[in-house]
Amino acid sequence: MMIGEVAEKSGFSVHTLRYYEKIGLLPPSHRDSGGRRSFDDDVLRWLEFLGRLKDLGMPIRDRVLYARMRAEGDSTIEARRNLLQTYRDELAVRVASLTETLEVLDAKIASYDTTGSPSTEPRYDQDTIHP
Amino acid sequence: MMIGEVAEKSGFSVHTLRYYEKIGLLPPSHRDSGGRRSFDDDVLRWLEFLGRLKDLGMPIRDRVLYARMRAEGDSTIEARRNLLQTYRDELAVRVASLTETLEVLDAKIASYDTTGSPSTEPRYDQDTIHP
DNA sequence: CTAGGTGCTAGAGCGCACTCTAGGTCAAGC
DNA sequence: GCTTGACCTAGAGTGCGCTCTAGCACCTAG
Repeated sequence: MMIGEVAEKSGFSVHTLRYYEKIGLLPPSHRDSGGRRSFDDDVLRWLEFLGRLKDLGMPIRDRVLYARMRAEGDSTIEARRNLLQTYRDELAVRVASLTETLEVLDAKIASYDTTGSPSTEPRYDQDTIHP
Repeated sequence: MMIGEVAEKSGFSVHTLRYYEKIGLLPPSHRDSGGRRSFDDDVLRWLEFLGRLKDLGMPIRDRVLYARMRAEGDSTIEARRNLLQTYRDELAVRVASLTETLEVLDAKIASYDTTGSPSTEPRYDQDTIHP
């Protein structure tokens, strides 16, 4: 697989993939005779996982740290577990908070709807009440 | 309330609060005789809501747009509702995806635990399996 | 009456995570 | 054999969202 195909399948841009390799998120890739990167399918699963780590808010330096430890092998399993555990716990908190935000938004949208419909009814800006 | 107290209660820094006023997230504040900003308690609820919009990933320019519309009054209710609805729907998708990520992490952490405990057992790096 | 703390402005600076540019190489199809 | 398009490198540039600096004003407590 050349880099363009990986980009298309993973959703990361070609530029980003090269950048990821440069900073160590991807292992140094094999090259074909012409010096072009040649990836195998594994990289797609790894990129999908990296995408999840990114989406949950893990900063790139910790993704790099994780990637480096992964490349080092079994001796780093404990540290990797701990790193993931930390972000997992943080994520659980964030999911709870975002779920609450979802409720807040639904309430607010509902209040806008009530306020908005009948223009003969008294209007009030819910923003002044909640906030 | 002076700006320091707002900072302490809201969790935003003094610098950030002034910045928020400058870009229009906060209305131009009242000043005391010495030219210092004087806030009333409402601002805390507004900041809390802004914090939620921020946390759910609404970029600052849309928060500014929302704030400006809010300042304009009832004529913008429909537009505000639509804006919130858009981000609400996006958020619902993200919450679902993050919940999935939580499961992925739990599975991975569990696999690390199994791999790690008995050092007499065969070890395998789960990373080569998933992902 | 003075020292320290908090406030003010304008504007520069920063860290993050890309994203793009310039100037090239290479391989496959016409 | 030449064009086209995907690839290469090093390094500069970008947008976001703050964050900090310099240099000054004010106010309150000792």
